[in-house]
Amino acid sequence: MITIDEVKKILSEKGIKPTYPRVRIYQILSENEDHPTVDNIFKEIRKDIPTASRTTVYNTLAGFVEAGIADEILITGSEARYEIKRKNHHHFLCKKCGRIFDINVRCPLAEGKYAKVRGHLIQEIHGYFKGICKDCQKSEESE
Amino acid sequence: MITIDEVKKILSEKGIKPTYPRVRIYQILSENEDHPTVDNIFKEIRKDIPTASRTTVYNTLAGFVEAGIADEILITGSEARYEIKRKNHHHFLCKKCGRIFDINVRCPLAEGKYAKVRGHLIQEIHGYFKGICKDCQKSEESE
DNA sequence: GTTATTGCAAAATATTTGCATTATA
DNA sequence: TATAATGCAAATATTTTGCAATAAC
Repeated sequence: MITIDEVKKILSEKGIKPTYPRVRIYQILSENEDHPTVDNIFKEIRKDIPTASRTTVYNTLAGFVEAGIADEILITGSEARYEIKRKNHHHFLCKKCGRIFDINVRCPLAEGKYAKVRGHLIQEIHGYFKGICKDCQKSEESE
Repeated sequence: MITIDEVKKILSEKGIKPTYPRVRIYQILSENEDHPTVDNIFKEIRKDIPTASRTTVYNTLAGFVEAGIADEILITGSEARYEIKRKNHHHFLCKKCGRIFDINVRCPLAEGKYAKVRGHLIQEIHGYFKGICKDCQKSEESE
């Protein structure tokens, strides 16, 4: 796990005061490859900080996104998911199990090769797939 | 505007009973290039059918998406937007004015060239950009 | 000690659901 | 007339907001 001091350094460099809840939320995001929801993070942080509130999770994540430390993933239409910012990848949502996988796809959209399109200034690029994941295909065979 | 009879034919072919609210919602989607929200559609249909309900708009749109007639666009994180299904394009959301533009981008993601990635079966492909649109860049210059 | 952050409760927003009414074939 | 669609109200889920209590430097 990334140490508290390492996280404090990262947050400070981005102008975010490294309070304990913020450090823990950063660690939780780092540990989880599964793009946790606010509720996932809230339940996890409650184990360490029993008084922590959803408001703090929302505030902290908004700050991380604002500072370019994290990305918000909007795929399901219901709840947002979060990840530590990472370039050159897309996401895959399994319609059956609901898991989200990172996908490294070699395409100009993923690689951020656009500065402007039709005069519009591009600041963010997002791509995602929906379908049935490898595991769920296997379990479908035996149904 | 696309005629009622033309819409009735399209809906019937997809196994959707062409009631008047459904036909009107299809027409509204066809007329609007601006990816209307449920509320946009609701307010528009109320002009013709003063008793129409949001529930019917939600039900109808879900049916259209299910039947492959329409696509749901999840970009803003707040409300879903809808459009008549159309291939090979992405979307651009202006962070300033909130408008969504269609973008024809030549990239494998837009062209649906993936059947499987890393064993995951791809059924839907979505891509979008966020930034400042052409018009809002102009107005920023004069601020 | 001052300022920013946190946590709680309440509010706001979008969407879904149950069920009675109505329209459709 | 039988069946499916509609419309209303209430419920649910997610996120936001106001403000008092708390923690950080």
